[in-house]
Amino acid sequence: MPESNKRISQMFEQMAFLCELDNQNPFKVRAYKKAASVISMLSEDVLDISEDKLCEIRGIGRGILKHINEIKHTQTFSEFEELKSKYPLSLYELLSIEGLGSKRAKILYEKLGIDSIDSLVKAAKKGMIRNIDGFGEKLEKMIIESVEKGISTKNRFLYSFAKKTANDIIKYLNSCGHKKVGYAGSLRRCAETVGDIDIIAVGGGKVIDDFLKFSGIERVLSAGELKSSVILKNQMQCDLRVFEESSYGAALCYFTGSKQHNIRLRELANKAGYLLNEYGLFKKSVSKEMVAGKTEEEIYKKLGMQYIPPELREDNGEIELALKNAIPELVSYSDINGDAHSHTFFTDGANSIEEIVDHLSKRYKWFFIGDHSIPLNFVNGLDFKRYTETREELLKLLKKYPDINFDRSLETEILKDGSLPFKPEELDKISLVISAVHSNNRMKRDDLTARILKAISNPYSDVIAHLTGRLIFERDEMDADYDLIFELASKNNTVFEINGQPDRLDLKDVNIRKVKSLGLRVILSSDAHSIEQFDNIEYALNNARRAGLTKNDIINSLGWKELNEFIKENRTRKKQLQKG
DNA sequence: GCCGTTTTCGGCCCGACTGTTTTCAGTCG
Repeated sequence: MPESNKRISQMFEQMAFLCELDNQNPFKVRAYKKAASVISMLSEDVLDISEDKLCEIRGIGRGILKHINEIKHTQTFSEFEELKSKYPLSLYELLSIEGLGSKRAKILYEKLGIDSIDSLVKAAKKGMIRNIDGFGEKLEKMIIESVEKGISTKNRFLYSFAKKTANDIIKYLNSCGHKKVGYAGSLRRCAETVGDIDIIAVGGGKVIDDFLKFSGIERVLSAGELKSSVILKNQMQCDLRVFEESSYGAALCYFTGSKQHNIRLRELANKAGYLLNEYGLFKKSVSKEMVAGKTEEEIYKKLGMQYIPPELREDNGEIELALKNAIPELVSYSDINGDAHSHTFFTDGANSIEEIVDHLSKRYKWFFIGDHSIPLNFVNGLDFKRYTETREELLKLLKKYPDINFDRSLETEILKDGSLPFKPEELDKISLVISAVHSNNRMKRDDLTARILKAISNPYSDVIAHLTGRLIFERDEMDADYDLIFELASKNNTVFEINGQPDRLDLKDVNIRKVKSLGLRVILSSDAHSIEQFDNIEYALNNARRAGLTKNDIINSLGWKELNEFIKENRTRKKQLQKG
């Protein structure tokens, strides 16, 4: 995400909070939150988008536009500054504590002058919170505990981690005899990070009873007849809701969200004379007759729209598409004929070429097995000689697998000056060149941009891998001019990778949308460093689906012959482009 | 604040659980 989008999105998020403190119209609060959300989903820098284009974005109107224009010139906007002088912005951090919202934050500020988590904990430890009207001992205790244990409502976890956790819980509930159990929430939408796990189950109170006996629970936040929330030992929050079978689809839909998507659905329901909630779709007439609820499909159908896959439910244009029956057939696992990016024990992988071939031959129609290149000495990167030798070793196995096609790829380091560490005549003999930056990624923006542009122009850069270099929770995207990079990529017909390493997921969804809008194709990669990690391709697929890609947008769907022709043609085209 | 095939004004999604209550506000999703 462009740096300014991140900043402005947060500004509107905080503005929403300050408006809440100031008892302003709740719908104004909602509008600011919506604006924050849409800006965070833009791939282009919001400050570079024309006014006309901005106004076309749902959720941005005259007011927000005015603010953005002001931010352009002054880095902030006057109404924000006015409210900041009225309430300390640091109160915002109190929201990260379970049980504290804007109302209680305001009371704490007005009664005790609390304006930060620090001063909050001090007051709680002195027993000053319990005496305020509406507060009590329990809340006071919870505040101290949350802070000391580092539990935050804003904590997020990698998708892969959340999915494993959810599957453990579902497996446990299944073993208790509850068969209809599934996860919803951002996990089902395949978001790259997940805040908490939402489990939906069919059955009565017995499900809740069994759930509370799950060995992975650290502490119970709430436990009613229909709903329970717990903190797990791995610090994730998990919410369980139980429903009748007839409501399962409505519940799944409701708890899958996103919140913005739900709001739109319920608005549409209202206009059509229905009421939509987690129990079903009901006629608003006196009869309150239920018209859908058992499956999600029937709810979307009754609302006059196409079924929307969970990955697209972000109120990011998918509702308009579904109403026009124009949701594309998203790429699926069965469209993936092969994987091209992995590592063997010749560099930093765990397995031998034979082991990998044995595994992948059962899985795909074709594949490339890769490794790192020089000058990455710390992983024993391959020079041209070792590449050639190991390639020959690999190709010898071809006769053992007559029905499978495979070859050797190389993840080639993009050097500081943007060149690749091999001569053109050597690159010409490398079957698939995957160019990537691994070192010196803190260069000055202009230098880094020039470096990547040069790599893209190289006729032998068949794929650009993990373009932005981000590591979720650890490292932001490298600072480069991505608009410029995508522009040149468009001319070069560049193939970008969607890297499936759980903490990379690079490109991310907004960038993939951008790449698709330019008519470019991508490749999904596991970037596996061991046999187990070939499953990472699922995470790359998630991002592709979230960006609305179809089978034709990925080169993994090509046949072996088509793929190799595509690579060859692309090299030839780029060589001509360079000459011209 | 946003939005519009009933509207440029007057709408704007819905329900469960908790804590501190004695009928409900606040929070959460």
